[in-house]
Amino acid sequence: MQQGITIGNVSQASGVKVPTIRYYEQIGLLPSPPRTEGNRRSYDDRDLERLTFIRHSRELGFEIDEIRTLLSLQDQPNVSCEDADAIASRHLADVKQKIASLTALQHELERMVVGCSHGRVETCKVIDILADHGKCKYHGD
Amino acid sequence: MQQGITIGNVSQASGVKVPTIRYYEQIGLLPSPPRTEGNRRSYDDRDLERLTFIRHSRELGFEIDEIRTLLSLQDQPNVSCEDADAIASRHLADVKQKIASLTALQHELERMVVGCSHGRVETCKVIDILADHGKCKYHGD
DNA sequence: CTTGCTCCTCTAGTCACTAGAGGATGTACG
DNA sequence: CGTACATCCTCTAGTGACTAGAGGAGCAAG
Repeated sequence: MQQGITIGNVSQASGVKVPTIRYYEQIGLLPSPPRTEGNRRSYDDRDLERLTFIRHSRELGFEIDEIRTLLSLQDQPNVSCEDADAIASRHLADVKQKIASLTALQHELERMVVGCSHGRVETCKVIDILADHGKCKYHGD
Repeated sequence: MQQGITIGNVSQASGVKVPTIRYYEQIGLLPSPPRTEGNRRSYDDRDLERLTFIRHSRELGFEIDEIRTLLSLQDQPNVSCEDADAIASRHLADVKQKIASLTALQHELERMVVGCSHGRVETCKVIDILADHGKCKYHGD
């Protein structure tokens, strides 16, 4: 159990930027670590794990509040994991929805770029399609 | 060319919320319309078109600044559409990247939810996978 | 001992809105 | 003509998740 890791090192090791770590402390997502004599934050391996967990969750698109729940679950392993499951499932549905939307959007953009006459704006499909929603097949969020 | 449309009606017709329309005016994305005697904003069909263009572009994920460029292009049809093409192409690349990331994420979440033992947190894959980045195949944006 | 890096706190800015207060105006109905 | 009530007005402040910058203190190497 390594102790006394500087914020710079824990940042490097976790992949979370230094100001972001301080921000997480400020909003109570990461506990305030002890300080050295010179008032520097002094982290240990548990903090590093927690930060890695947070970064990974953020990358996967979970919101801070969801991560808060996930972290509190992690802290008490004897509890049912129904909540974690629910959060992940809801998120999965969101992600599927987003993929569907983006795929439609991709086709739309491809249609635009291919349709662009590479000439004057007058005849450019990109502008055209954006101006007239009716010509567009994309209707999701 | 209909004139004297209220903000509420232009909002309904364009699908852009009233406060958002005022916000667009504030940031100079939509020109300030004339006012009635009672100081109400009075829009016309051009404004409605412009708002529809903006909403559609936003739905497709373009940023305000990109829309600004697109709109200024739209205003001068004699200019080459290279810029519009470039914006759309760059955006298309982004979208493809996002789809790839989200698809990886989808698999990851499916793995989580399926792997969830529906029991205690101790043995729950959702928490497990989030805690240990090494077990994860997802490494995108 | 000095150079230069890392760290500290604090405030303010980002993006694209959204919410709410407090007040004026316009319209439909009796 | 009066009165509800919807819609409008301006203005300020809040959101989420950071990011940037000012101004200063501590620390390690040469």
